[in-house]
Amino acid sequence: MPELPEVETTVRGLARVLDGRRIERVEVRREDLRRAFPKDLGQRLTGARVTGLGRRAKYGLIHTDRNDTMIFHLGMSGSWRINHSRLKKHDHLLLETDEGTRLALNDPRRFGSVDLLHTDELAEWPPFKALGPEPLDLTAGELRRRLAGRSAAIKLLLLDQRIVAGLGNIYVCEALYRAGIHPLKAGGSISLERLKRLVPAIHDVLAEAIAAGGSTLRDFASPDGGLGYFSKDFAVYDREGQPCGGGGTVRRIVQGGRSTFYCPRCQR
DNA sequence: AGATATTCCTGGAGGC
DNA sequence: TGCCTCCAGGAATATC
Repeated sequence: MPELPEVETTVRGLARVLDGRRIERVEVRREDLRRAFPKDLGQRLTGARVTGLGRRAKYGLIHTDRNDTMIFHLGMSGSWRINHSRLKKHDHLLLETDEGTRLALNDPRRFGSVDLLHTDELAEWPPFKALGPEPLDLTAGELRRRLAGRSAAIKLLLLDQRIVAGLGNIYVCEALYRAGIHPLKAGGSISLERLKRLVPAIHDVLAEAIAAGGSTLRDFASPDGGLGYFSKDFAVYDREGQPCGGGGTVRRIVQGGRSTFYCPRCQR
């Protein structure tokens, strides 16, 4: 499941072959994912030169010299492949550069999205306007301000992209475990002292995952493996019933319809 | 307003 | 082996 580190790794992998290149060919093989593709996507991208790539929260950004930015979201099953040997089911969008590099955007569950905006209007795009700060830029004071008065569970609030933008289920579970904070604790009731543990924990789990993803990029040679997917050892995520490493046993509960993994002994 | 539930979609896992 | 049900997830939308 692509979260911020996976998107960051994907963007870095794409940048190697896309940055500075001209897009020679665009093939839309399906008209929509979560929502319809822009009707003029192919026309606006074909012949454009990529001037840079970026990331905002879990969105990947591909900027072109036509004041356009293609924004992709990988949803929960999206991935890009570079120089695939053959097409796969659910390859929805294909790009080819002036160097002959072929890219395929694959997304079986179609929770992803592709949008095209004028680059100078990105900040006004409603999905971006609603986003909170990047977790790697977050400070404890800022987080405290955003949690103030909120009675909802910290786990749910950290998943809310308006509070912090880019955290998903896995890294929220991992960060709360590292900070020793119980996922059911009301967000507004957490002391600044403890937020000063939580914010670096968020930073660290993301930075470590990005580093792990980056290390898989180094030997990125298999054309049929999706960019941005790498194995990472988690302390609690998907480890129900197993030891947490701190002397406790990982438990699973459901919050807001999704699984939370935590250690009742280490997290209070 | 904040909190909660529902919706989208497919592949994989598990039960029988 | 096959058929069934259930579950995973992010974000938009609806409802209380």
